[in-house]
Amino acid sequence: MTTKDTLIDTATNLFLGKGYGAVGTAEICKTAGVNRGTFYHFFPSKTDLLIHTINKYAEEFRRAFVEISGSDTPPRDKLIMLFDVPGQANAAWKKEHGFSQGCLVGNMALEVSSNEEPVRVAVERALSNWSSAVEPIISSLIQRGEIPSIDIRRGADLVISMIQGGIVLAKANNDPTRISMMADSAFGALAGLPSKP
Amino acid sequence: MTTKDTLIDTATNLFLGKGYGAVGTAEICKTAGVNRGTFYHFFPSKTDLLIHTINKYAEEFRRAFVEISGSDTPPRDKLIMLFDVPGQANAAWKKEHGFSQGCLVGNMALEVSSNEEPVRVAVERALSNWSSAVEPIISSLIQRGEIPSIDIRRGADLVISMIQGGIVLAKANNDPTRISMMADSAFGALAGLPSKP
DNA sequence: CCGATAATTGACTGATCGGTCAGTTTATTT
DNA sequence: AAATAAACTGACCGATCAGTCAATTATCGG
Repeated sequence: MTTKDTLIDTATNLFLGKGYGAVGTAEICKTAGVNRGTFYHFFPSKTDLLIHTINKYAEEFRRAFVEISGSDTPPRDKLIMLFDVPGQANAAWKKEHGFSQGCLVGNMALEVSSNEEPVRVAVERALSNWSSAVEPIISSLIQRGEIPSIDIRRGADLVISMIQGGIVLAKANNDPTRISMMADSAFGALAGLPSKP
Repeated sequence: MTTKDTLIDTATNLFLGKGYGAVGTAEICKTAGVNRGTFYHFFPSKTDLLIHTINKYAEEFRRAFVEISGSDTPPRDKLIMLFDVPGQANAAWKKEHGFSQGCLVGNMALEVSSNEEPVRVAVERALSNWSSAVEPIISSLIQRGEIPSIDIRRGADLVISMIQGGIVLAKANNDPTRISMMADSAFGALAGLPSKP
């Protein structure tokens, strides 16, 4: 693992645990075992590091979503599995740290995105990529006639949105199972969407 | 308006705009026109002020929800009106400040709740009170036979969760209409919930 | 083996952080 | 008017903040 990647991964965990503002570059470097001067050799600013963490984090989840999307499973089950990705991540984190971590993308959307436009853009792209990964599931749901022929993008956004909503409650109640509780409702939410003209 | 209330309202707006960590007590006091020493006459800590802002903010929204809940409108319409509360607040804020504000409770859930347990408790209670305010709508939906006889609390939590999810996307995309886009799906999501045994 | 490039170090800057406190002014009560 | 309490002031504290930089060490291609 390169020094740069170590810094990104360490920062990801610290940002997940305490938020962006509450974690200083000193803490990141100390935890990563990297000199603070070295930090600024790899990253021009703390914000730049944040964007790297968002992109890497988002890509990992995107891959998990794509894998589910392309798996050989009924689409309704895929829908449930989608919620399991952050659900299990939160459950594992809680087991280790005692509290729910949330989602780096959602966390930064609410904490930082209004202060720093490049961060908002990274967050927006992350969520958009997740939606794209989910779209095939919506399509196959429509093809099978299990839901009306809704706007696919809108359906995908709805799923991502419900995941994020579940995560907010999971963190507030320190209860990761809140995320999977949303899963059961996702299908109904899609089915209730207005059919495309 | 008392000095204490001025500080709470000023802090609410600043926290909404920049988050908790990015706003110092100095900025709060300067904006409110209050001496920094006076600040600590009314609040033992910045965290204590935060909790006051959360409680006041939560109560205002709770009242709005209760009013909708008790109004003379078909329950399906009430469901839509619920999403309009944060939806219009975000639209108004964007018109004035150029970006979506989010929701103070959701924002603090993700940014601060894992660092400071008293904040998490305040956030949890806020969301719980909102759920309670929404419950009568779920009940009347069931009574009318418009949705199956689901667990009322769970249905209410689902609605609050979907609102929060919409807000996350609204902030990430800087587009408050994302919130009302969730509204259309709320009924379907409730209808799809498993019927109580 | 040498030159160049990259990685790393540790000390430094100026600003800002949350919080404290002794003392002053204003308002309330007797 | 005297006494008490609440509101307010401004200077101060140590700690930490993000970011800079000149100098040193390690890596690696020719």
